Amino acid sequence: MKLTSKGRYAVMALVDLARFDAINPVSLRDISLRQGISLDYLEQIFSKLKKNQIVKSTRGTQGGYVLSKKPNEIKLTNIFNAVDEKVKTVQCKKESKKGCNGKATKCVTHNLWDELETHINSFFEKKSLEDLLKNNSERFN
Amino acid sequence: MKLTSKGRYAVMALVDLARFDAINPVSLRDISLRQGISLDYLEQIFSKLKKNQIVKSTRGTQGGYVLSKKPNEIKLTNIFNAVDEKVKTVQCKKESKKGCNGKATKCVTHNLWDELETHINSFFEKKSLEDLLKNNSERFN
DNA sequence: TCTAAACTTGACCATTTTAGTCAGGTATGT
DNA sequence: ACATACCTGACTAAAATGGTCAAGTTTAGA
Repeated sequence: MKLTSKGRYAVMALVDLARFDAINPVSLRDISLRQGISLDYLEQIFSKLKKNQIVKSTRGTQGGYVLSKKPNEIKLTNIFNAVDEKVKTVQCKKESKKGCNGKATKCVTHNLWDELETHINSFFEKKSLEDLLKNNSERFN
Repeated sequence: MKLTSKGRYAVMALVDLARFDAINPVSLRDISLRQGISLDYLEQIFSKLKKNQIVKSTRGTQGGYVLSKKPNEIKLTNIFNAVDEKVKTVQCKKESKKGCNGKATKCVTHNLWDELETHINSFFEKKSLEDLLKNNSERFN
């Protein structure tokens, strides 16, 4: 299971976008400066966000990115899926119709990880970008 | 955030122990064979479990490991802590009294990771070895 | 029309973590 | 005494992480 900087950066960048994209598209350069994230790395991340229709881009001068949905329609689960932040815990090899590790049955922890995954995913499915904006609104003055 | 094989192996091994340690101590060799985990790796894991008083050992012929508490007293959170399976998500550098990444305030995702961490930990604090035994009892016939 | 700003793509890489292996012990029941 | 089993620490191959670098293409605006 991994929840790494890439996922965190994606969330930070999208919150930034949500705050500033109302008037003009936001350039990655601006996000990079405001959030302290490498520009080159942001480009990788936004490439994936775009493929997953979470953001839209405009090229050229004054170009940049804009959210393609409303903040309350973008769930964290969408973001993490987009940047390959997998909430996956079971690495048991699923060999043919058999269980884990080539055994005939599933390993004793199999159900456990499934449960945890569900538990975490439901957390992320409930949270939207809008929730984060609200949560931090006092900081934006 | 990491939840890796080490934690999974620890849980698998302890469930195995819980099933077989009633009569005699269980040798790592047996666990290794039954669970398909490298013996050398198991030794590393059990060294930590022992330091954290989750298991007790007996040396010599017919020696092996035994749980040092009842299965319902061993929570998954204890196991993961023992083997350094940290459920940590926030890697924001905590510089002096400042916020994340050297900024004056905490990054917008800071609270989020805190919440998630609590969410996951509470899941692991509720689950004990006994729960896993029950959950899998139908498999043990 | 020129050019700089900004997006786009893909290759590359240093560091760290993971998931072990290996080699040598020490203790103890039979 | 000796096989079994625990114990310890060093080592390492492979993968993941967190980026950098290079070489574009597109387009707004002067």
